[in-house]
Amino acid sequence: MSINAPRGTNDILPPDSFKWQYLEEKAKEICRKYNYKEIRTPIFESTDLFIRGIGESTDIVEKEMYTFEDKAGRSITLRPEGTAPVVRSFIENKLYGKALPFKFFYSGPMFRYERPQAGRYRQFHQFGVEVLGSDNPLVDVEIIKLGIDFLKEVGLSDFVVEINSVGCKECRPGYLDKLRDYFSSVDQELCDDCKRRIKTNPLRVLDCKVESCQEIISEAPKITDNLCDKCKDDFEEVKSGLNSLMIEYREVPTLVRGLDYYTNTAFEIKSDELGSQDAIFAGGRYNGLVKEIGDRDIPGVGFALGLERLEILLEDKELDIGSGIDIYIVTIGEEAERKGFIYLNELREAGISADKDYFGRSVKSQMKDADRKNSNYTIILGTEELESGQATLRDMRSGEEFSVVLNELAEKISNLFDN
RNA sequence: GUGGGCGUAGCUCAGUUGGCUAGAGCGCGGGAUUGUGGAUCCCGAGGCCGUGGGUUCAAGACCCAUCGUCCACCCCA
Repeated sequence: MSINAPRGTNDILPPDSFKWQYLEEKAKEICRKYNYKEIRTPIFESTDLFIRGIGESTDIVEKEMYTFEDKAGRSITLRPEGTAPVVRSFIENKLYGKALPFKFFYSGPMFRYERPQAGRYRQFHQFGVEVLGSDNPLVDVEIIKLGIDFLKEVGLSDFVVEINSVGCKECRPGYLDKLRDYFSSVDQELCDDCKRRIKTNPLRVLDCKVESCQEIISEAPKITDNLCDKCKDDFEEVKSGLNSLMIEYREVPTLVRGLDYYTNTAFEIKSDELGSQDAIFAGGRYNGLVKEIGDRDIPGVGFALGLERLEILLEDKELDIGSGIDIYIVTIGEEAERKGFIYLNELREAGISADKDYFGRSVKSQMKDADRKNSNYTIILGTEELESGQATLRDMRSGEEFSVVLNELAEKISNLFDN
């Protein structure tokens, strides 16, 4: 039996790898415009970082982490998300001493031990941004806009923006009590999962998908009616900021976040073409996290975008990814192959992407190969060409042919692509 | 962790109530055109029918297990 890639992991092969490069380049380009700088943190971290940062009772920590002991007996975890490591790095490198806010972006693999499903993998890739050091609601708006710009840049337009506020340390506990009281008074009518959630995480009841729960949920107290003055003002400012940038959004009072550290703004950008995992990117404010991991009260906000999910949405769209080559050298006979190999090298040194056959195939097959490799031009080298020093260059799109002097080949091809 | 669908050629899939040397299309290699891709035609290569066990005179098909995959739940990007 041969060995397969572990469950829930994927090889990214050509031509898909070109798509990935394209997406990563576009993300970097947008971040440069917004003045967000790249941060690269380790793929694995101390397990404690995630327990403290994400929350002990969350599903991620309870059952989804790839955790193991290293040879010295330390508990290590493959990062399941990007925010906690960025915050750890921010504190460890004492970046709070520099000019704030710090604006980061990252892109890389994350790991969660879950059953694979549409748009969900055990190793998956996120592009994310984090802003540390400002609690200005306009920053919330800025990152939402950054994410939307990215989606539009890569050709997506079919998505909706949903926002909510989940309050802060001051106003959320009171709201949770209200919510718990309300659900407890009607718990007979709720599904079994929701009965359990009343105790573990009453906010979660709000986005239960069971139909019989919907009516009860619609009558539940709304967080937005129970925010403290500061949170209320901030939420209003987020909305007016979105309006000022002409970003359409929907207020969704039942939108909550699974991770403990979120405060205030929560948002999700969804597509209805993704099946059950419909969020392309999601995030929010986490004003309590830095204090949780370090000891300083520094506000933060960020989002994470699932690159595999974006990939799914872009599957049918034609992207300008250009995986072809400039020229393919067809050779006939051993002497021509040796010479062709040298010309090939010259072309490459001149910055031209070029290739040839390495199977000694027939001319017809080599032409076919050039076609498959999506070559713009082919040139044929046989004994005649070597003797005369001239060969025929064929434009594979138009079928047009013209004669070139072999010694001027690289120069000639360069000129063709300058036009 | 729970539930359901599916595993046959590189890919997409046929294969009847169990019964001949397991098929097609696409792709791949060669040729028709002794040196020109895409169209057409001809020829060819390529299969432990996911794996292990069981039922049977006989299993690609039926049963059990297992692995993988897809989808859904939980939860999440």
